[in-house]
Amino acid sequence: MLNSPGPGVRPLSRAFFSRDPRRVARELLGKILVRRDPTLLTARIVEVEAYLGAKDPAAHSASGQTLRNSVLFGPPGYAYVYFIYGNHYCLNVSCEPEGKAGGVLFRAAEPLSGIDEMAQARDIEIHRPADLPKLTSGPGRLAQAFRITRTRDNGCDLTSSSSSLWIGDDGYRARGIRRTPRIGITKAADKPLRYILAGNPFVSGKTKTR
DNA sequence: ATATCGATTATCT
DNA sequence: GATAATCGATATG
Repeated sequence: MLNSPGPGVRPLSRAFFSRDPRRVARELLGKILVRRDPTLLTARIVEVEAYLGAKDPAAHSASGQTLRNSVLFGPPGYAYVYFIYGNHYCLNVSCEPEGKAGGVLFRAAEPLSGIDEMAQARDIEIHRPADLPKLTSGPGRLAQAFRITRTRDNGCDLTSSSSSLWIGDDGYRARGIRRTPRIGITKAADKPLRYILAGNPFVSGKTKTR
């Protein structure tokens, strides 16, 4: 099997991430999450959330830098992985120039390659196309499908195609971008900082009624 | 179909 | 000691 996505997929630049997380989040829709595990896993990003650093009560960086969240205060384009509810890892990418906190949470993606490996990582069986969203629809599921853990991946450079985890652009143009309130938070829960590709079946949350 | 709830632990107060 | 950027199972209509 291939272990790289090919020359048509180029890593995003450091400058791409050195901006306001809302801008980064919107522009990440349609990009590709790439994993060498060592086999190749790829998935199209369809749902993300922006977290704004010091002025955002819902952000992990809201009350200053700690050991846990230090990646968010470092240079842009690096993986911030945290563990939550005693069960789940979640993947973010640091945004804003070094010294200013901010990030984007990856909430869902559409698998493109490595589907069998993702099912193994998730410890589930896929019997029909309608089961596929169970692989990568939701931040905990996405991280598990890509075997993302804090020990392995926190601090990883997501702008380098020589990383085992990175983000690529294959020229795909995202359509139907929408903005909604963020999911699963209690503070600042009204701010519309969740970005989705409307109608995409891999977006997490309620099953869409046609 | 929606609602509620338990699991399980790193991190912070 | 309380909480949490979740998930999956169970209960109920």
